[in-house]
Amino acid sequence: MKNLTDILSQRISQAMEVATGQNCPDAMVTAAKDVRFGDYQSNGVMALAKKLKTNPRELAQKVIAELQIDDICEGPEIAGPGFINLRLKTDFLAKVLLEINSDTKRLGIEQTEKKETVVVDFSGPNIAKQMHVGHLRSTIIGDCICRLLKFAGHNVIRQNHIGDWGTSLGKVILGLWHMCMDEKRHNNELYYTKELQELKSNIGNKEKLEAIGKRILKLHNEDWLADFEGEKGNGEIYFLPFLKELKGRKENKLWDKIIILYQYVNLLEESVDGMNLKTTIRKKNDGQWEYPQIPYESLSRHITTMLQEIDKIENGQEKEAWELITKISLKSCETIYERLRVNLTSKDECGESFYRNKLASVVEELQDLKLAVESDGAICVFPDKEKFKNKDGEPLPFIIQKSDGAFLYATTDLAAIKYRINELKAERIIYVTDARQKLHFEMLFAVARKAGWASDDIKLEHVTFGSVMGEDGRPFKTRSGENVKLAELLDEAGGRARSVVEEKNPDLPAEQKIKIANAVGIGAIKYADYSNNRTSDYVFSFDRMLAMEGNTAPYMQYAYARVKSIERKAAEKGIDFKTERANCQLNLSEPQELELAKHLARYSEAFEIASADYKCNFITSYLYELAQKFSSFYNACPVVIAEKAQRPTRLLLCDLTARTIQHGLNEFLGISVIEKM
RNA sequence: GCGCUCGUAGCUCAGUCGGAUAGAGCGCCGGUUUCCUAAACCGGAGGUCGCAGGUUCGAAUCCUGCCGGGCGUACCA
Repeated sequence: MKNLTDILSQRISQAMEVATGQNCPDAMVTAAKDVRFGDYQSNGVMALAKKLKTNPRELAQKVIAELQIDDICEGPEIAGPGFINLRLKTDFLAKVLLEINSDTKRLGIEQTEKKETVVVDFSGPNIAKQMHVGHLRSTIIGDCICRLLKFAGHNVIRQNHIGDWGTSLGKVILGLWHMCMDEKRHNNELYYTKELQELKSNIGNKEKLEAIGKRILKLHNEDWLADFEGEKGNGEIYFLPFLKELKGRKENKLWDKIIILYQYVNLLEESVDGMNLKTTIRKKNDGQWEYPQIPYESLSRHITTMLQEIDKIENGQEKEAWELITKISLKSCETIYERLRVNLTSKDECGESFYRNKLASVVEELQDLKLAVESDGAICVFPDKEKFKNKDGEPLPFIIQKSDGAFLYATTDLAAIKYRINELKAERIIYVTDARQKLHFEMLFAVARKAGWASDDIKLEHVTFGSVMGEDGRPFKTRSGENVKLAELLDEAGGRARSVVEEKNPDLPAEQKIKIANAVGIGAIKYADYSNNRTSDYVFSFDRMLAMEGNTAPYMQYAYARVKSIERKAAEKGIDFKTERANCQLNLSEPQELELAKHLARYSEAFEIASADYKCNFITSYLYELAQKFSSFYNACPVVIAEKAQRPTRLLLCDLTARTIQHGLNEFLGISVIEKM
């Protein structure tokens, strides 16, 4: 069914058309800004009067004269410069509400008329790192967008563009090698953990760092030279067998180690940068092995280069290590997704590595099209020399191949656009990333259009969001300045919610307490994020998001739990509330009943605004107002002990409120409701 | 330098794309419990919408300038 704004718009627009002869003027109907103006207001007459250069109040009179709306509203009123104020008739409202009530699956929300195939690119964690608070917004906002579009009837394809191919992978592979040498040659003494500590505590102390760097390098070179059989550096003795062995180990333990190893390699390379320490690598050139020396700090980058040619047989070590790391890391991401109730699984994963064999041809095609040129040794496209400029006012390049031959995320993103349009048949592609990447996407889209890979009827959208800040107003970090791990954040929210449950409802069984704490804690984090305007930064505060007062998940969940409590009470008293509700002829009389009923009838309006601009906060605002109106109603209108004439109506209002809250939280935001809290 | 973005109550934030007297929550002040979960409800105080111009019946919203914060601006993602 159409929502009330649309129905009213249509009627008024028609009247405007008859009154002026204009073609389909916009009636601009919105919910009234103030209760004194009625329920809905139309602002369209004033805009039309301006266009026709006529008096808006007189025009409003003419429009009203043509307006046939007495089946829906009390006589419309003209106010101010030319507003048309509308007040719903109670019996019409009742009729609408009963229709919504019987529409159990959709609660009055219509399907779209223009169904599209939409690819949504979101989350995109890096394989080498734990998911941290920086991944939160893309992950949950992306999920909400998918849920909204899916419900609207679109064919939604989720794409988790994971970072499984970049320089950080080279670092983790090198880290695993250190772990191998530690276990196989150095009695499992965790030397890298010790070295990491020492490097950390000597940051800035160049002499000390140089000594440590030299010590590590010496050990490193000895280990590397010891690990071959036949061809030098082939890893036959230690590394390859070690990788096979790791596959049988416990994944989460291994993952914890990988985190440390990554930090170790990262800090080590940072520390020895510019110290002129050299290490030997192996490299195949025209079928012949060569053993050049390279700076120690660029060893992981060299491994990354080998990774780019992972399908060559001589890079078997890298391939094994890469597969192992990817598997373990994704497992840890999936655990987070499950906890967050984000619908991302292995079937949605389509990371950088997926495009690895498509990158060279992206560059070649752009060169053939004469769009890509060489500049300072790199292959670049200059999509719009007037629009995109660098610091010196010169044209800004979109670099698709570095001077060392490596491809970049720009290249991968281009390959992904082609794949999504040609193979996935995308008609709309949505990228959910933070606002800092705006320029990148503007250039990306420009290049894709220029190359003719994305025709004008394909929508390319960059959906941005702001940063998560700490209570000090600076980017949200731990006290020591590290990114806050998502897993720890969820743990803490659950823990805090748990202690509230212990305090408020100590007699519940432990299992149920855990369930409640999870729903409340994780719901609170998600809800707090969704309830802010997507594009602005917001301040992360456990105290605020877990508060029962205000626009929070617990407040909403509480309203739901109250309805369920009423139903339990009714059942105790032997009231057959299901039957009573089912046969209900609505009798809306109390102001709180009317307010609640009117708001319930507006669910689809909130949905439409939210999905049109990917504004999750319109869903939360709507739900919050609903819960507020329900709470007022709850306070003023007893249900179980109500008169026979009132009880069915109130039971129905309760039930529809609960179902709407449940639907909004569960279906669109992935937040669970609970029966008791 | 240039580009993007933000500046709304003491604090945290809305504001449906130009509409009526700018809204919530927290905090503050006051009230409500023999009755369905008071983790609640009801009422009150509190704003020159960064500043200055402009566009028009009408501006927090659009335009211009200025002030202040954030981000981006060639081989990271």
